[in-house]
Amino acid sequence: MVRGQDKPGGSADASRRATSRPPRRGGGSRPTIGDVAALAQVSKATVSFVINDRPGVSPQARRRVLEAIDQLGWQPNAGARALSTKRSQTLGLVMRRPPELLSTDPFFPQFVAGIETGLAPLGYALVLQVVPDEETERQAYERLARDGRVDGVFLTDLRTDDPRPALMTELGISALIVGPPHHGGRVPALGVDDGSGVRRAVSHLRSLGHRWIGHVCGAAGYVHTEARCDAWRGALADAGLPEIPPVAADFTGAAGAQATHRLLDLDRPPTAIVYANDLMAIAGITAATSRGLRVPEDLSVVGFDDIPLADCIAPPLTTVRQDVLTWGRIAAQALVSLTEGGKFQAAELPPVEFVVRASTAPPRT
Amino acid sequence: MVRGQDKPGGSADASRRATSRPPRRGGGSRPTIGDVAALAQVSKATVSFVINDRPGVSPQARRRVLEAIDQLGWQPNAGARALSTKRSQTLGLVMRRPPELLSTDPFFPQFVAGIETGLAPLGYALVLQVVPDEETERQAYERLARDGRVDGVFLTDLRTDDPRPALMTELGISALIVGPPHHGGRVPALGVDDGSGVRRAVSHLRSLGHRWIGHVCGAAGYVHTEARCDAWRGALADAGLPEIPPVAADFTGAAGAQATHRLLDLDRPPTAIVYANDLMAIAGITAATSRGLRVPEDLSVVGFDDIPLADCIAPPLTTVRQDVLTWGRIAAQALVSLTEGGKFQAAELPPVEFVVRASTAPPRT
DNA sequence: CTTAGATACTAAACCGGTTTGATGACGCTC
DNA sequence: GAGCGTCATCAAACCGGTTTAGTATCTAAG
Repeated sequence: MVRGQDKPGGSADASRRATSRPPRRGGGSRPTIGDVAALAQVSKATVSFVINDRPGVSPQARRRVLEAIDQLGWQPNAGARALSTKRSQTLGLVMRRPPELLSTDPFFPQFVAGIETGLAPLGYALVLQVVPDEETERQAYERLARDGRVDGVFLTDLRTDDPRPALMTELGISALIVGPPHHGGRVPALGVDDGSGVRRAVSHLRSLGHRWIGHVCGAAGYVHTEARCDAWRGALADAGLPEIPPVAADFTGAAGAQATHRLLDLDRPPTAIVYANDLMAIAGITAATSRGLRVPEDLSVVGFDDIPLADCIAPPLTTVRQDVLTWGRIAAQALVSLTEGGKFQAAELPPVEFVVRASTAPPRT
Repeated sequence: MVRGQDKPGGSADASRRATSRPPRRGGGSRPTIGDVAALAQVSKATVSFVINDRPGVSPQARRRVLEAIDQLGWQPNAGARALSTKRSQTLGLVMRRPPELLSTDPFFPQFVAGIETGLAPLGYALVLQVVPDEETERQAYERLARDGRVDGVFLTDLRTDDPRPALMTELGISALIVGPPHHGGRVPALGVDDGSGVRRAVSHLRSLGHRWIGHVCGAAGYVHTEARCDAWRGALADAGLPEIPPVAADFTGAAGAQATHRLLDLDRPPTAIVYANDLMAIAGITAATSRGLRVPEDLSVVGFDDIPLADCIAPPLTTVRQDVLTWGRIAAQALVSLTEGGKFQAAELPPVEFVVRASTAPPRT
């Protein structure tokens, strides 16, 4: 069987490459399934059967094939395989976030790492896009979907009137919402129970004796902000506490400080404030301190996220910790099983953890 | 001239397509180049020529093709194209980082966002892997390279005895080091001048009157830590200042606090400390404050990174800001031009910016 | 001694693009 | 009008896998 590989062509491209062509192995070009088949003295089909664990291969042939694979260091070409199977074994994650806000967010890196730990054992890869605005975002999804680069995508930071769930069903691509479910409801969602973190915070403060608690929530228009605000109202109601209207902020330190001043300027300022993230909480502590208040003696502060810095400041921040890594891992597994035609089963996420440190204390009497 | 396109073979393929031909669109399956060709009444080759801007297509044919593409909403399949061209139009980024450390690092998200802004206009995608240890890391690179998923990779967090540059040349895959160059020198590197940030910090402190300055550097074994420590010594020497041996820490808050105590425990403690990142600097401020020192009156502190929180704490942190976003964008462009056979030209990165806030002041006399 | 059914294996088609060598039409010169 | 170069076009090969339909061999049943 002749296995000559020289392509006939002589274009500019070919000549550029041709310089390193002769050596063949060890050089640039990798072995193909044909090379393995030739070495093992079987057909390409048999090699394919072996690596895909299909029946109908004798033990001897299987052994020869495996030896040949090992000897050549062959690995199937992902693109060729994807072309045949119409499955790219790749998932997509598109983040729409102003780049400067990206680094404030402890969620993103952790979640990506979690996805990876879930994907790697399954042989899947993750392609990532970060886009600045809605228009680019739509294009990114359309491109990923239409050029067949991904089998499914994660949807994060869903907005209340988000067009993406509809777009995904229109493009016929499987998707998984990361966070509270979208009210449309056609796309499955996987998120921790936002309520429980808020409830834990409220009950902690209430048990310390607080009765008048403020809330700085996240940017309006996001599903998770709405969900958490609702949870907040519910928790207050359940605890029989009066409600101070939550102040919206956009997750940045500056906004957190401003919101804090707004709350402390009230005729009757709260004795404790719960923030939608740690960054705003820390900015809030600084803001309160600058007004001559002491934390936690004059004002108790609760954050959300448990960023590494929460433990490094004075006072150390009482906060709500989510196991984002596990969340990402489970989300990855869920989306894979979704794209592989399996059903989506709502897996159990680890519950949030309430970390009590020194930024909360009983209110002054 | 006959323009009928039916291929001669009455194969299963032709008949399968024939059945679903009339409605065709709307179902799950996307249009192919063949559909476009049929609709435009040209051959697949002509369509290919049109979308790749190759000469030899009449204006009429080009117009018909473009109309057909538009009408079908066709987009070339990335995998098929990659198979033919042997170029996946995809780059890889592997981060080896304990997941819990990932979220402390402002570099990662910003850099990824920067890469994206550079890659998107070129039609490239980014596949990401986060791995926990060295063994997994090697496997990740080998897999990416051998299954042809990526055309090139970024190497970050290079260690002094890092095996990756050698591995990359062995695998024959283009790579770009992000950060100071590796001493081996075969793989191109792109990084900001670490020295200049350190020098700016030293000269700022010196002009305030400090003469006895400590340094908390990053984890040992990393090329960028070494580079920065060298720069540190050089800057002190240039300024004619005596050197306190730098204390190594691992970029976490706990390590930063511990290193701070070590420096302050010296017989003659420094009047100012420069940290390798903001997280350690902030932990350092807290540590110093807990010892009864006031910042900046008793101790000046300089950070590195300018994380969003640097501005939200008391006192606001004087620090060194790098334009990581632009760095990522330029790195992306450089790696693309590298993989496309072009030369690597060391592009100019934006210089670091020294941000003076309130954590530095003249020393007590 | 057929005949039927497994089993091991392969040639060839196929996935959806790119690239090449060939062909036919056209305009130009001599 | 023969000869020649350009230009637009296309059929077919190719990239590296998967999958199907079919063949050869062997065994067990009728």
